[in-house]
Amino acid sequence: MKSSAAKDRVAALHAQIEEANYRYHVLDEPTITDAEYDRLMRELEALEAEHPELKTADSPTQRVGSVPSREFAEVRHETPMLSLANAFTEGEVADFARRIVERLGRNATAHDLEFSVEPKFDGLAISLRYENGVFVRGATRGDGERGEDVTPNLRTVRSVPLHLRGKGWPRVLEVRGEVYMPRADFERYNARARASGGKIKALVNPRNGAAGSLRQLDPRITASRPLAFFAYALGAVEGGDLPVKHSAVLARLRDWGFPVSPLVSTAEGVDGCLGYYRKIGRQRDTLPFDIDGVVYKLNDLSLQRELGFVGRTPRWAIAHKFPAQEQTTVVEDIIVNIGRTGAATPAAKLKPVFVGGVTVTNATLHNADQVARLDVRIGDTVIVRRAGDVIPEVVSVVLDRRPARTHKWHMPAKCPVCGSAIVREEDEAVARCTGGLSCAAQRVQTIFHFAARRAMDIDGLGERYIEDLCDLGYVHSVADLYRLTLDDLLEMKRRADERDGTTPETVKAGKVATKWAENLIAAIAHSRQTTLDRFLYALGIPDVGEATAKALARHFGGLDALMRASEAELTEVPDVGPIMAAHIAVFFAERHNREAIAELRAAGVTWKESEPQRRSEGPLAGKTVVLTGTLSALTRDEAKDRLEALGAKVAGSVSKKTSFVVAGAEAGSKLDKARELGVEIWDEDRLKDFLRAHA
DNA sequence: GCACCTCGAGTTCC
DNA sequence: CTCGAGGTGC
Repeated sequence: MKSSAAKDRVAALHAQIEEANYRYHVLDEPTITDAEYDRLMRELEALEAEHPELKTADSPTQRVGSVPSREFAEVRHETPMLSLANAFTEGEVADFARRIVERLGRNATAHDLEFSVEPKFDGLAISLRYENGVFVRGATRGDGERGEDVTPNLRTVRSVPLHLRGKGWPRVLEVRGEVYMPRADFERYNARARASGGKIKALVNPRNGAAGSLRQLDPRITASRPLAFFAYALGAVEGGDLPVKHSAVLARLRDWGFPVSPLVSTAEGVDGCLGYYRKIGRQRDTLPFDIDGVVYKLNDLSLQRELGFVGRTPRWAIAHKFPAQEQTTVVEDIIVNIGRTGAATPAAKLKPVFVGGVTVTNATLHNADQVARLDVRIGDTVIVRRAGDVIPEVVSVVLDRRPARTHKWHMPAKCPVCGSAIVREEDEAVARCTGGLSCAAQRVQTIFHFAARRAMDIDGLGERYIEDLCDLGYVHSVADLYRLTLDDLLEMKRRADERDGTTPETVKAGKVATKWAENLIAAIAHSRQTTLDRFLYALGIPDVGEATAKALARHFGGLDALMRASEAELTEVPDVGPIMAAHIAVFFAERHNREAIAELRAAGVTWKESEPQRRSEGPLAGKTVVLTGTLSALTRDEAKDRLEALGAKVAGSVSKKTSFVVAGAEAGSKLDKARELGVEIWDEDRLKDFLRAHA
């Protein structure tokens, strides 16, 4: 291609690619396909290879891959980058507004001040400098006065514009904002890291991921990290007029091609701010990025100037923080819990710490490998997280704060409950207590499982009572439950209270105890009438959970046929392979299990047996359905039963094999996944219509 | 033999 | 929810 033609084409490609980036990353409305985008990039790269003189620093190809630098140059911020005061309570927000009113002195009140409100992104604050509309330099916040020049790294962030759009930008424009890592991208990155088998290191959390990525000396590494950017403020501005309100400044920034969060808004007075805080707080877990609070800024820029600063914090803005979802605390002990199957699971006993709205004292450590991986030791200071979910986990150890003379934790050789050996099979992650049902912990857990709602559904029989019943010798096996009398329970309760020294010998307490005992006896009696699949699940056969119990019940129709089945016959059941078949056969071959079953039947536990069903039938035969969100007319269990009655298989997670997803209110990640995979989605009305049509 | 999908089991707090 | 492991389809 002739040089002049090439020059035109390169310019056209620059424009096209930047437009595509803007549409995709800023407007979130892609206009061209990924393949087309790649084609444009490749064409540009080819032209630049042919005509090196056309390869400029602001070319989209230069977002990726310049050479590593030795260290970061220091950048002095012309206008310091602010830090915000924090408020943790509504009272502190009210105080903030009151101080503004007092200082402004006029007839303003805390109720009619207008605030620009926005989420507080949990990423890394940076400053971008544009001269004559071209991105020239980007820096980290540093101490607010001086930061580090990370320009090559910031170029790799697709939502950072290399050129400003539109017209009327100042000659010099500094834009402040946050570089962050979207949650989905963080998850995807970590999934890849885990799959790489240690070659790529997993990131601790999106914020560390963003900060670490920007501080890479080699921009090619930064380019491989999925970073994004939101603009939220201005720094130095020369040669240009700007709006008089912060919200209008943000709108202007959007026009110039900067991504501004769609969650930014304005609010009237303290009440408006607090309303915004609560609204964003409700959305927090479902947002595509992490936030740690919201920020209120007085919207009128002239009032901002009038109020000024205390030190480096403005009087006109405050960050209202959510309860932290990550905290540090101290590991006071590492204990081992024994599960129903004997699995020995280490758990960290923590110095109580307030995380994500609750006080956490325990965190599971999953297994010995996990403890070794994290190298958690008693006495360590650790980071504890209660992420979008509920269950606390130890994220990492703060090595700097490890006390002297700690030692590596090891799985104990003996069960802390029964003293039997703890054994870990080769290539298995779990270590198990070998005590079997002679281990009190396993016995309690077995009975607890038997009584569970999804098993025999004995209401009112909690773990605590099972422990007492076992400890005091009233119950040794599940069949013993059916021999309990009202007097047994009352006597047991009295002895347990005596033992604990907590005996409120009042008439009222006696009545409460009687009521509990009567209810429990009734619940046990009620559980005698059950279904075969519940009964099988309740038995706690290794590897047989709800789904497998259902499959077995359907396939064999009756218990005797199942107990007589050979391993080969068991393998014919859908989803049962040789390993599970062996576990099931061994279970039914053991004498104490056969005896327990006989005793249960003798105690009156019954169910309706049915014809063996080798293939499921019905309008939904062969369909796999996933339920998500909250349904209004049905409980999830009811919906599951009804769908299964029509031949569907109700699964727990969405995959491309899913036939359709039923999405109720506040459906979460499963719905997203379904959309991603193009799986059909039903709303509750459609489900209702279908169920009615096939009733 | 591998990749993917399910299922099972254990888990925290109120 | 998360991890590990069994089952199955390619």
